[in-house]
Amino acid sequence: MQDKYTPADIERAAQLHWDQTGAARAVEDATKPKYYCLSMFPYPSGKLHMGHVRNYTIGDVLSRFHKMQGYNVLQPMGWDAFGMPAENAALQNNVPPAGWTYSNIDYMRTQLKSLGFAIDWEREFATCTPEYYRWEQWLFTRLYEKGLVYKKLGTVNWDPVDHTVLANEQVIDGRGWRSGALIEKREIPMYYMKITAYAEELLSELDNLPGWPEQVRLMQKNWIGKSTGVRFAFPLADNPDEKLWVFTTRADTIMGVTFVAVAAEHPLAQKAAVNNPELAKFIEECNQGGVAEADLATMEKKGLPTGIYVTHPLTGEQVEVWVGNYVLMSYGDGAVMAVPAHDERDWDFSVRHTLPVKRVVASQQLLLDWHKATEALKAAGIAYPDTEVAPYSFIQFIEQNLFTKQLPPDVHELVSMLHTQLLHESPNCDKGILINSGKYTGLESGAAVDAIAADLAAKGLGDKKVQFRLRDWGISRQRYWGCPIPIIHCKTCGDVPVPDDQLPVVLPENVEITGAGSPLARMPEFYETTCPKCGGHARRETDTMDTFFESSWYFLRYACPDNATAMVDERVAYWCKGGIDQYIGGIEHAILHLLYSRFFTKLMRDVGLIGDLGEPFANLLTQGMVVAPTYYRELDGGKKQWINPADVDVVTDERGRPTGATLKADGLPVVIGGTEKMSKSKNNGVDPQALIDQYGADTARLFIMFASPPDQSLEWSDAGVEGAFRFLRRLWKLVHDHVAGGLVETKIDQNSLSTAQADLRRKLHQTMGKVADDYGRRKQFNTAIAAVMELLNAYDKTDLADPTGRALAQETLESATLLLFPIVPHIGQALYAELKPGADAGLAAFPKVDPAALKQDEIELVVQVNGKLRGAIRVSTAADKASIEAAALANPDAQKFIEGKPPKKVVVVPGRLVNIVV
RNA sequence: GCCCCGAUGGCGGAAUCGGUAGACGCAGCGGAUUCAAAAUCCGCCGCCGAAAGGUGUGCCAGUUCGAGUCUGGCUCGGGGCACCA
Repeated sequence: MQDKYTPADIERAAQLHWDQTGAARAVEDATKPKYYCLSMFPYPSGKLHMGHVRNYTIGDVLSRFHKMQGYNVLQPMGWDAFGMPAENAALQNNVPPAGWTYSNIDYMRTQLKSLGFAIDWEREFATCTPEYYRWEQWLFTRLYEKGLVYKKLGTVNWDPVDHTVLANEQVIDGRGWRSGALIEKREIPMYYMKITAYAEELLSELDNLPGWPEQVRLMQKNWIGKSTGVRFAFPLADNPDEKLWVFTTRADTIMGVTFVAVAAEHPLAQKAAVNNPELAKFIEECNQGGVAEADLATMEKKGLPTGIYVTHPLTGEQVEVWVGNYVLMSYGDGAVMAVPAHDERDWDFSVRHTLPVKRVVASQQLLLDWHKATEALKAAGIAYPDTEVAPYSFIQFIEQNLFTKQLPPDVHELVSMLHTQLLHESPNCDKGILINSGKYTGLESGAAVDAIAADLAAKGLGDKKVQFRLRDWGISRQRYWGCPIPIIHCKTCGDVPVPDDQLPVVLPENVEITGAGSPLARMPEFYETTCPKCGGHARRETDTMDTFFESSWYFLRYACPDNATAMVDERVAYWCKGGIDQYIGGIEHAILHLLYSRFFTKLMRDVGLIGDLGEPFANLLTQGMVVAPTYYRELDGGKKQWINPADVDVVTDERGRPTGATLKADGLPVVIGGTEKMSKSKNNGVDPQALIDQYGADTARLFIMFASPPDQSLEWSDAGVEGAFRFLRRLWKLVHDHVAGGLVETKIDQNSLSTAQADLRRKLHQTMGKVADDYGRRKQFNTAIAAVMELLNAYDKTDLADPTGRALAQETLESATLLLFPIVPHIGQALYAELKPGADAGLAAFPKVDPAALKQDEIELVVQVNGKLRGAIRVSTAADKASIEAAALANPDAQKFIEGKPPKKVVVVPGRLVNIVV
């Protein structure tokens, strides 16, 4: 055995061995339990980034561990190959998206292979090939015929200078990223998937996903947003036959409505604008800027009155209709009732525009304060408006009239209390007892909703309704590098789906990208066609599909990537029954991708393509981001020049605290910025390739798994990488030194071990149990690695020179090698073959705990006095509670703090501690 | 703005079911080895304190014999918000 650890040679040899033996090939085998381990497939952006390495290492560790546990493991890989970056690259470098994508795939495949992942490469595919996307075109036509795909108008970001539709991320501060032009909202016809038809199932099935993180289920639940409320109408004042519909979850506050707000796109707003230039201008202003909800919601809340009045359906009062930029046309009816007293947003709006406020819910505290203050005012003979229970105007009355007067101190105090409480409840968004509400006064919110809904229903002006926040999924994209939508537009027959025998609609690959609209719309050879129905002249749809379409079913296709005659086949039932056993990917996909994939699985079930597999992903692990420190220099004009961490030296004080940083090139200081997600814009990315080249794949894998638990963000550290490499070198040396002394059998007689050796063997078997639990149940790898490090520290300190000791050394090193094998398979493969000549670690079973090794006669218990650690006692594992208490009370360290006082209580936590309360 | 998550030494993190806070690693400091350096090995290492001891898990309250862990209220940081993937 060579004495030096040489990762390059070892890794090459191990990878060759796995290739030649087909170690990662997955073959259906009904006699074994299957384990389908899937990592989110990458977008082929050029080269792997650290997030990929992290994601795929987690997947590989779980795959290899489960293989050692006897599962039939499938770990596939492919390419999410359609998307915008290919078009951007085409614009920048004048290369066609297809060629750019395919060469990226080739390079990234090489990188993945160099990391030693046990991937079944025979199942690889890229979604941009007709062999893949033909099936989603085919599915699209099926869904179209079933009415699950339909066409309607949708709003997009329109760049009036580049004459193109922009993605949300291409709109920066309301302007186009390339042209700088003010973006406009534009309505265009688009195809939609009827995901709302599955809202109820998508919601209820979340309860059947115990293998998902609670936070992801919660996010999806909130996204679907089921709410029960009341949908009701305000008849127009001058034309009661015309009605303005709104939805509210707080029908109990309906008596507090003081105005109604509609979206700028609402027909009523449009109508009012005809003779109102100011309003027309405002609506036009609302039409500017992007469509992203985050931007709309953070905009300054603005509004204008329309001059149109509607009739309150219960009070008959006239309330004015306003146009508000915060009302979204895409939610519900594009109109909301406004109750400033009980809604934060309406409150802000009413304060800004001095609109009336009517309080209809009050807390017990407010009612009490109101009562006391008004009684006191009455007793003092001070006049106050005889309004019903503390409306908003009372705040102003207090501030303008009472606080300017000299009130008797006791009255002043009560009025101040009321004033404070009134401010506190402006607005009051809690439910409570109704006031000021006519016949509903005195009802509790829940009962009030029932009564109000019943009254509205009796008038034919509304009723209870279940509403979802979830909207149908618009899938049309006015882009080139995507899957063509298989529809033919015929003047006589309308929209006709492309018949099966004409599929796939192949995306032409030799195109010129100009950045102004889709090139497909400029290619008659693509769009000119004949109608499949009437044979007449027709035009092919030139929009492509949202790239979420590809990623919504790829996990099923891995089961049968070679099937040229069907989308999926019976092999899906083998690999995906009960769901994919483990899915791993970034938390940023918690909502959209995962929701669409769940939706697709149900769609494909209902189209009869797959049986009822249940939810597609039984267990989900959402990994955190990879972050790194940022450094910059301020340039003239305040712009920041970001400097890569690799080019910076950090200066520390004598305790290792950073005091500053300098640029390697010139030795002059740079500013230390925050720790942020690795990105091009902050120039803080670390190329994994450099790491692999310098230290090898195992070091990269080990560092990434050791640095933090998988679901937390991972901070990059060059020094930490050194540490990981040192550990592998040390492991190599430990095995080398042992092997140099000759190999021995691992058969061990527990009784012939010295105390220290028995301690080591107990630790060894405890570690086996812990590591298996960490890999299998906890999916926390940093602690598994730490446990093996601890084991090897103990190994180093134990005298193992005698024959029994040599056998224990053999057992410890063999086990440690296998425990680490899922994380560092190359060195594991090499070391195991040295320890057991001819053995293949890749085929070995995971080490099994020997219960005899775990036995212990005595344990240490901590002694606390009043909850503070004061001492420790050693007791027999068989000791009863009374004798433990006695031993603790007799402990001299504890007695010092008991100071002879009688113990009030003694708490014994078995196996842990004794707490004496005095 | 809305939904979700997080915060523990100089740093990454550990403490799995409310029971010894800081495992493991990094950085730092001291020493051995070396002509010297690298590598390696040994020791120290939350803060205050000479020690005894006190104090300490973002902040403020609370529950408990006992809180990093549970409850309420904040602060700061991050993810998502439907055309980035």
